Amino acid sequence: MFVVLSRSSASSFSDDGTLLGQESVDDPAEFAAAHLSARWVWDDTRRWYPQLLAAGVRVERCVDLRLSHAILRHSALAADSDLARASAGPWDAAAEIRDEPSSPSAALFDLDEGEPRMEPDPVAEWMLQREAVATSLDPARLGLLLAAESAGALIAVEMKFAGLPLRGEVHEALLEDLLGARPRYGERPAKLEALKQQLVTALETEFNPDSPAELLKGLRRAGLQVESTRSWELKKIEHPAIAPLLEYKKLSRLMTANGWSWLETWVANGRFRPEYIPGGVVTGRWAASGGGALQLPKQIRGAVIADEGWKLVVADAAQLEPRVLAAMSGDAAMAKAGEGDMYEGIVASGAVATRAQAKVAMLGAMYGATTGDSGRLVPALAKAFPKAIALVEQAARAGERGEVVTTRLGRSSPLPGQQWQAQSSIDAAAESRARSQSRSWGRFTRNFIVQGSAAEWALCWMASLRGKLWERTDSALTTGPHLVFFLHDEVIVHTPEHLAEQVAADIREAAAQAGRLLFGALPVTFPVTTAIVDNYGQAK
DNA sequence: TACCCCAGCGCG
DNA sequence: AAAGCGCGCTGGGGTA
Repeated sequence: MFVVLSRSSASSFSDDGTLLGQESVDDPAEFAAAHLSARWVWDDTRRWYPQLLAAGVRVERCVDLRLSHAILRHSALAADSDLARASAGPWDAAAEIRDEPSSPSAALFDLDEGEPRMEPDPVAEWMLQREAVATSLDPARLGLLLAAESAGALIAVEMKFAGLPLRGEVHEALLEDLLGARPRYGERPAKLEALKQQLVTALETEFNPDSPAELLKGLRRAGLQVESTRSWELKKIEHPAIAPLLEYKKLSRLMTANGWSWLETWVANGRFRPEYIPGGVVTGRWAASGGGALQLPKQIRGAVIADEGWKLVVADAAQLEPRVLAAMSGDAAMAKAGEGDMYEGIVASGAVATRAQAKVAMLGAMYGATTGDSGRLVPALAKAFPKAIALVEQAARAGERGEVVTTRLGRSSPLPGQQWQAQSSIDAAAESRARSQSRSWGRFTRNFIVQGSAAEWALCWMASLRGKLWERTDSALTTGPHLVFFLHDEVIVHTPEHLAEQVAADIREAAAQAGRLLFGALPVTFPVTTAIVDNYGQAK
């Protein structure tokens, strides 16, 4: 049974979409607790689920209309649906509505004030979405994508609710060890100050190393030919100032991004609770906001520590994107290379000589490298794995022509922006600019199909895992094993110690299931490394 | 003061 | 054995 929740009422529908009844709802959590087996349909999981979790109510499945709408609006598989052909309305992002000032529905909303004047109708929207999926070119794939996306929305709220266990005193000890004692406001900790003095001495000129402009001038005054102050450029230079400078940059970065003020701002009561944003990236990857959750540096992962009597199960999908490419393209040779470590398999195929070469060559193929070692190795890869490389090449050419490309389950790329549109001018500089922009968009679409399909695999992996963990928990979310972190191809489960081995098995089994969901019986494997540890720093 | 952009770097 | 893809965040430095 589906239950569509709106502002103050709930409408029940049978699985085939027949209206069963409607009733008013005063307390959503209480109502949800009385209908635990329902599949919830709501405008936005972030709006409803936090209060349910706070009241101790977990939801097994939902339809997130906002996220589903965003996918269906752009999917090439549903391009002929009423939903896709309608002008922008309340279910579209505000920016899209602004782009169409003539749209009649836009007039209903006072965009500058933020809140819509009229509540969008979730029942009508849900019906439109069901119709769009049913009449699409591939209802099974698109349906799976929407289910996975919605499961992701539940997981994102649950992860924020549970929080990532992080011990503040351990984090502070790590900082003190690397930087020195916490400085007063506006001052540098001892180790940073000492490095700065070394720099000033070596370059024989006083400057503020935190200012890229001043640093550049300082380096040039000392006679160093540099175009920027990027670390990778500095590494090529031999000069006594370079080593302390690189060290300074590394430590300075740690302090500003994940130092004492980060700890105070984002960690409370032993938990780091960032906001996860499913579908926040065009490709379908998650984004996050608040504390840079998806950039947690390796330096401080040792402060992510399981509770007493609990363990962290850290799992990583090995070479996920190349494997997804092999499966999408049906490249049997590449699938075979992935039977074990995929990069070793590529070496064994004879395409390249070393594992390191295999890795940069694969990255180059998926990102569109044209120069350097990476670019030079791609042709060898194309010879060994013609179907896989042809797929990304096709995606690149389509993007260069301004066309849309689509992931395995049906998420389509946006159209290139206005700056991309072919310029009317015939002067050579404009021609060259247009060509460069079209190539750039081609690199984006090339990567889109791989990164986006890998994101779909990861969503299916997590959704499947969530179901397995659910079965191991008899009551509240955080009394049993639960997801606490997700990083594109990596998850962390916080679990009571006695269940850790079983959780690791769940994770591996969920990975196999995700592969079958996306690619059926194809002989492409998705191995996952699992580590049962006390702290995140011990993994890998 | 409030904002915006850039350079740079963390993660995958 | 890269400088090709996707993000978020910070401090510096500029403008209004």
